[in-house]
Amino acid sequence: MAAGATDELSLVFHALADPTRRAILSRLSSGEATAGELAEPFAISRPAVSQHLSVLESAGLIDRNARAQWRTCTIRTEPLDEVSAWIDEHRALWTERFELLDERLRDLKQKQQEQDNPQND
Amino acid sequence: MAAGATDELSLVFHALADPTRRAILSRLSSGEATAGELAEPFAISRPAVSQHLSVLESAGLIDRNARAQWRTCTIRTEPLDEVSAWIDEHRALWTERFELLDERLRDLKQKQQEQDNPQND
DNA sequence: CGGCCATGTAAGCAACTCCTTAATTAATGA
DNA sequence: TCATTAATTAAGGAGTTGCTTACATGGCCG
Repeated sequence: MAAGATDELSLVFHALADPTRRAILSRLSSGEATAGELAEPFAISRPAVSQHLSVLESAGLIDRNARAQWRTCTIRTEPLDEVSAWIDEHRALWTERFELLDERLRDLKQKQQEQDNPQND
Repeated sequence: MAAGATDELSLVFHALADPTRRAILSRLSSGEATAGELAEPFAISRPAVSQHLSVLESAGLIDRNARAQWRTCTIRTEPLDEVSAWIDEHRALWTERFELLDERLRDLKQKQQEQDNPQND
C-alpha cells in the first residue's frame, strides 16, 4: 500500500510532477515528434523516454499513433482542463477566505490602535 | 538517481498528486484546522497526516503556525498561481495548434472531395 | 512538579519510481 | 529473405513514498 493513486486527477498531477515529462510536453507543444526526436535532447536513454511517454499516455495527456515504425506523439488537452478546474475552484475559495482574513486583520489593527492611543479620539 | 525532483513546480505537482493531500487542502479551504481534526476523517494515523502536512509545507502550499500545542494549518495560494500559469501557457499553445490542425484537416478534406468529384467544378 | 494532552520524529517495511542494459517486436528496403 | 532502423518490453538496482508502530517533544492544568 504505497504511492499508487489511480484516480484520474492523481494520474495527471503525477505525470506533470517530473521535469523531463513537462519538457517533453513543452517540446510537443511546438509540434508532434517521434520518440527518438524526444529522447535526443534529454541525455537519457530511449527506453526511459518510452516509459515517460507511457506515463503521459496513461494520464491521457498524449496520444501515440503507431504510423509505420515511427510512433508519433500528439497532445491532448482534456486532462489539463480537469486540473485547471480543480485549481481554479480551490483558489477561488482560498482567495475568498484571505479577503475575509484581511478584513478581520484590518479590524483588529484598528481596534488595537484605538486601544493604544485612547486620547487620540 | 530516482524519483526526487526538487524544483518548485515538481514539488507542487507532486504534492497535489495524492487524493489524501488534496482532501486535506479541500478541508482547509473551509477554514484552518489542527492536525488532529485533519486526521480524523481520513482513516489513517496521525503521523501519516503529519507527513502529508510536511509534504504540503515543503511545496509551500500551507503554513503551520505552532500556537500552543495545537498546530493550526492555513493555506497559501502562490504555488497554485505558478501551476496555473504553467498550465494556461501550455494549453494556449496546444489549443492554437489544434486549431491549425483543424484547418489543415478541413483543407485536406475539401481537396479530397474535389479529387473524388472533379466534374463538380 | 508530574501526569496528560496534541503533535512531531524515528525506524522499519512493502510498493512504487526512474534509470539502466539486454532482448524483443515491427516495418523498411536492398 | 535478411540486415537495418525505430521503438517497446523485460529484468534488475538505487532511491522514494506512504504507511505503520514506538518513542520523543513541548505546552497545559491538577
